Amino acid sequence: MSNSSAPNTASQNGTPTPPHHQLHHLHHHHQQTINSILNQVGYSSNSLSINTQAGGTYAQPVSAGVLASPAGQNGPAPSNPSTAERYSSSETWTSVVHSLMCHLQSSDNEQFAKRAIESLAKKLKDKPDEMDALMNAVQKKGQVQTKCITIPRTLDGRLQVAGRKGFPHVIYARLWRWPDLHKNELKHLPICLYPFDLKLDNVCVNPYHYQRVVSPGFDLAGLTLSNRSYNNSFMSHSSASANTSQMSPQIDQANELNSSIKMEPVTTPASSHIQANSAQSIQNSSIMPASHTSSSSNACTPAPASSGPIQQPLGNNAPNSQSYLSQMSFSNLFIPNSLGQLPNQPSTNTNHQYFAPLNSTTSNQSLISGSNQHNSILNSSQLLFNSSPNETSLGRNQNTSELQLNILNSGSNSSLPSVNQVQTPRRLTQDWQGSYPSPYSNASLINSQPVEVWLHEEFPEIDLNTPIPDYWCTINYYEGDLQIADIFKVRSVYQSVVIDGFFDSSREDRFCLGALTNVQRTNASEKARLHISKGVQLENLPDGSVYVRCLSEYSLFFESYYLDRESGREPFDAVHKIYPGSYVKVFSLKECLRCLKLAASVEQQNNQQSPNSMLNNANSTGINVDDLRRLCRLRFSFVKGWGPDYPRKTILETPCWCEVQLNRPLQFLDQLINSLSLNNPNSNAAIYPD
Amino acid sequence: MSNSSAPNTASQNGTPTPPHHQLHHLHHHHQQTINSILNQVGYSSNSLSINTQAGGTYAQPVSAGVLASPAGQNGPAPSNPSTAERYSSSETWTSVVHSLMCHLQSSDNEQFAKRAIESLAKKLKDKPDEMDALMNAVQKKGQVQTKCITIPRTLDGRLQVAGRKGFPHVIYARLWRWPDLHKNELKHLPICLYPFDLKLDNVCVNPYHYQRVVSPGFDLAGLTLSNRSYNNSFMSHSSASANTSQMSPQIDQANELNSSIKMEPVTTPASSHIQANSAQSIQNSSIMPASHTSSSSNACTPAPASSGPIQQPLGNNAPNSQSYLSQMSFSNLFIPNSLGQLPNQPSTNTNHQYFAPLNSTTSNQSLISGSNQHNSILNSSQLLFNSSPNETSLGRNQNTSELQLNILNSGSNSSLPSVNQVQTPRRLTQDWQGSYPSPYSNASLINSQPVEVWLHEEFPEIDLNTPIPDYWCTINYYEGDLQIADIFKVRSVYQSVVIDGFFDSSREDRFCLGALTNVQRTNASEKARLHISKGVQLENLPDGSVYVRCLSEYSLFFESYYLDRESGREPFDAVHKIYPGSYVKVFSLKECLRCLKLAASVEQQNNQQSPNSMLNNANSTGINVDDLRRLCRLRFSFVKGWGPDYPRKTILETPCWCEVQLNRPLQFLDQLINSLSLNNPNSNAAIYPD
DNA sequence: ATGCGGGCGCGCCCGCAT
DNA sequence: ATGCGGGCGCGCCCGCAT
Ligand SMILES: [Zn+2]
Ligand SMILES: [Zn+2]
Repeated sequence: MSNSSAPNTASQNGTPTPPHHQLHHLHHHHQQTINSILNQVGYSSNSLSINTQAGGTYAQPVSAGVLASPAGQNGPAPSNPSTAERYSSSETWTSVVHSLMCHLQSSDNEQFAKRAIESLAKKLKDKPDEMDALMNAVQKKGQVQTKCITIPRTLDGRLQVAGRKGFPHVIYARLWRWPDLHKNELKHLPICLYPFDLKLDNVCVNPYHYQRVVSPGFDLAGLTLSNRSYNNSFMSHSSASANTSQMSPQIDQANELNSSIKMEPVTTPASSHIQANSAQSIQNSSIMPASHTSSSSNACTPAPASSGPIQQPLGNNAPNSQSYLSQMSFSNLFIPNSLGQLPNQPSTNTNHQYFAPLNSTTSNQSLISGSNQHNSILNSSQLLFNSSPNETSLGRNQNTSELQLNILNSGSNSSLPSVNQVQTPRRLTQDWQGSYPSPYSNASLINSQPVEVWLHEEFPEIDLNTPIPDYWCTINYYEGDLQIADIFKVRSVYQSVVIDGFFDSSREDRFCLGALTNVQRTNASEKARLHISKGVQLENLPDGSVYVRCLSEYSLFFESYYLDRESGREPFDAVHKIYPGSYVKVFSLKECLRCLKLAASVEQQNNQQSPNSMLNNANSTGINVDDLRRLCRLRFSFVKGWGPDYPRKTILETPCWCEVQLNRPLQFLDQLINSLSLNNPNSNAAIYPD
Repeated sequence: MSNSSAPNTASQNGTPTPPHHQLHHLHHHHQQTINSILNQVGYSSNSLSINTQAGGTYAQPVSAGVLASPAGQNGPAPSNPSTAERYSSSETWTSVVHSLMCHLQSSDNEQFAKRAIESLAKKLKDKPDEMDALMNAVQKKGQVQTKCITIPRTLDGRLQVAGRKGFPHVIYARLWRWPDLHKNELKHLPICLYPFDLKLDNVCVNPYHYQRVVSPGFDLAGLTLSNRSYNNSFMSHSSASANTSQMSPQIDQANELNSSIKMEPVTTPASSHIQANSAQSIQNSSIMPASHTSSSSNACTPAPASSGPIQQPLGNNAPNSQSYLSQMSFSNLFIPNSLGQLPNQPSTNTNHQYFAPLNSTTSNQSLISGSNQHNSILNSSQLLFNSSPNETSLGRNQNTSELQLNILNSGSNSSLPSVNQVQTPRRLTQDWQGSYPSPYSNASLINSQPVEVWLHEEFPEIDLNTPIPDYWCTINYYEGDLQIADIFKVRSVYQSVVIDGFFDSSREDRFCLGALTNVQRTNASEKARLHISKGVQLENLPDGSVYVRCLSEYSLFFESYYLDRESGREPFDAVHKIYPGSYVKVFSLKECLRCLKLAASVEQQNNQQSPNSMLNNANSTGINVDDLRRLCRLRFSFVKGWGPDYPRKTILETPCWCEVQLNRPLQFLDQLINSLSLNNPNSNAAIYPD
């Protein structure tokens, strides 16, 4: 093997390439093919980050230096022939293949992956610009826009690699983005000039020119409904046999490069091997619009306690960082303009009611406390409140939430209506079809810091030693206003949970509603439940965000504060219709924590300023907490919508729906309130009787 | 399997098709493919002999009725839809495939064969004339001339069947003619318009448009010289591993249809499944020229003792049946015109000499006697005589044989010079290149009867219970006039023997001359021996005929009475040059026996008519027998020729040559002479002293 | 009808031997 | 150089499901 002794001349900018992690599997049996390819290709490029270390499992090389350093900024080290120009063309080509191998999202089927990459690299050998684009797209995980990477289209569109056939864009998207991708889950983005579906002579296989949508009929759990179209030989065996884990993205840990499956959902924040310092560099680089950096524009961002480039004086940013939460949670507690800087806030206090249909115990000492959270979660799940929409007022100014607040939309997805367009007439139901946020939105970069980093920096009051809750969420199922069955808790070891209409009660990561009985079940519920089918998948990402995948053939209707904000809607103003196959982020832990923290600080400030405020003389304890809890939950209805656009005006009228309590933000809320209570003994006793 | 219940509607002429022999292996796993093909093809033909009985090992259906009956002569049976027209096209196509399967020469690799046949049949489905030709060629084993059967040529000429590649004409010739055929052993015949070697757009795959020549470098014994080009995956395993037997044709026995390997050399007489009665039919059919039936034209055919259609009064046929032998063997014993009817017989008694260079013991009690033949063969092999050519006379009238006789050539191959052309000037050396007799000559039909049949009918004096000799031949090797080493005997279990220039002394079916030493070896012998190389193969067919295959890169020079007669030459007049790769029949047991018998009968007649004839007062006993023995032997020289066209005038001057005694005719000669001796005690005592 | 998965051969390509 | 054997992908084709 001639390349096993090749020097480690990977990174062109002189940054030494760290050695690979331990080599696992040696693949010799296709060496002849590779050598023969070496004799054929003549590709060369000087703008690629390559790694010539051959053989073994393709561990992910640290590419931070590449990301941080603009191309050509640093010359090659004089004594080390590290530039691509110095390679013979075959060596360059081999290095390209190896580098592309290093970014595989699954360690399964490496031989197939290698063949696929070799096939592609061979086709691109005379198109160095597209080879550059491929290297850039793969190495930077789509964080920079790249041009189309095209190969000739075959007559039936299928590419054959290692004896197996598949659509080329799907094959390569599997390699570098979604190992569990299925055949009909890709939709091309507008920037793509040669999308597969257009059936042009050339097909773009740039994985970042496609977005993932879940095809209808996909049996996520792989249990009850098998569909032959998903017995896909391209998927690795472990992926195909472990659907539960395969759908769960997992951030690569630098020390766990060889762990079983590394996946990346479409909107997963950049994984940790993009180091914190490189993320800092990204913030200052030209490819990052300054308005999208976390330091400048995130909603609910008070002055962070920690210093650093993202730190910003509260005073200077007060108008823009005016917290949604600060207006919302306490609008019924504080007098208007209590914060003074709220611009043009309509003080439309609508009638509202709190709803606790079930054994409505009022408070708990602790919402979440270590591993003893079971009861507190159980109890907190019953501390429900619901906005009662005015069923006769359908206009945009007659929103049904009790909270009429302005929204800071500087952090909203720019492709979505901003607060400046709030006057534009629109349907009250917000549609979500496809995958959001788009990989080309900058949302994926905002949270590019590891969760520990921003948690520590932004929320120093959170004890990082606090264990993650044993259960990351708690699910209640309702038909109308009636809770059906007990709550369903999902352990944190399960990164996703499926709620569907089937009958399997044996799994802890699957809540099958089909088996639940209700002697009072209405015909509407009966009918709607038939359409739950594959239901919904909720993914709990390591950064605390939650993604929803609609697996049913019918849409889901969501209540989500995060989506409200993302779509420029006022809090709890909109009903979010998530179409079949769509994959949508519905919760952001960071955003939630910011709001919680801001609300707490505002309350604390108010308490200090006016001890006789409503917080103290409120006739009900825990109400404020319930408001905050609302930020920590998700609600969704299967099949049937509600709100102004539908006959049903509240989710309580829908035939089958769920409420999902998210325990991680509740844990933080617990800590936060406890800290507040300690600081404000006046209210502490009332809220949390000892 | 839909066709397993299809009616047995094979033979179109109404002759009921006998049931297949026991079914061995059922092949279900490609039924889908077949069915799908059935949906595609639309071939139909009304001139094919087909058999719809499907499944199982493809036993050979009896096709006598087809052969005997001209197409269209008999209408279809009214109640039985037996004509091809009545088949649906797919049924017809399936039947064609099945029929072609029934003529496979090897039971190995039936799955491959089926795929190959299906591939071919598919390509011919729109060319019914070529499909007819294929069916005719295969069913009649090339005994009728057929047109080219073409398929499109691929770019590199190779056809792929069942994942394996090969030249198409080789593939199909293997199926139906030579299972052991190698890649470069085929030469096309002049009648072929699309031979493979011409690289036309279409390639003829008619197996009978090619003749087999042995490629140089072929290691027949598969022992000392391995050549990678013969690790041919197309060859069946048993064929590839048993070269000794693979080169040996074997006539199918009606009761042994499923015996291991059934092969057919290019000139093997039709096998026994063409039954005797069908052979009778053939004699009367239009496709059989009457002049070639055994009853009318065979040389050395006296009035057979048995009655039947081939029986013919001796008197009527005397001029034509005038035996070569009768003129030859006894020309020096009897006075000319002793038989009276010899027309225009030149009584040119040339000077002749008997040559017995080695321990020339004169006579034996028995030439061959059961299993105690060893000594008799040994002794008989030393009863050599040789014609001493007049070394100064080279003209055609100055032939070197002591026997100047006319030849009855009515049985000669019509494509060869007949006795009527004997006046035409010609070289004395007769060239043989390719395979003879040609499959298109009618020679192969002459001996279409099983050996037992014609032996019993023509030679009732032969005790059929006499065991076949343990050794079918005995080989002496000479350099010049010097015998080298002991005789080499070949057991009858070996159907062929190779005589080559190598050094393997471990085998009983391989006579390696390279290891033999001769202290008096001449330079000429030294040089010539270097060119023996792969030497010669002698095949002993079940009908007693002997074929020669020149494996050396240099020609062989043969003395063969059979070839003399076949080429229209006078007995022992010609030297037959057999070129490298050629495959030539050099001995016919039936012809030999006829001559022997005629000579004996003539002698017996002479003895009765003139007891004082030369037979009795001959000064040498056993000479007559040696003359007869000459008919039972072969002589050939490696590399160097002799005769008028060469410096060496007799084979005794050639540097390395062999004499092969054929024990089966010698056995008959023994019986014959014994019977003569019993009938003629006058001569008996003299020839065979008790 | 249409799509999908898959079987398989020819074309292309490669390594090897000579 | 040339031939040979063989690997493998696209085109073709097929069965099956819907
Ligand atoms: Zn593109
Ligand atoms: Zn031909």
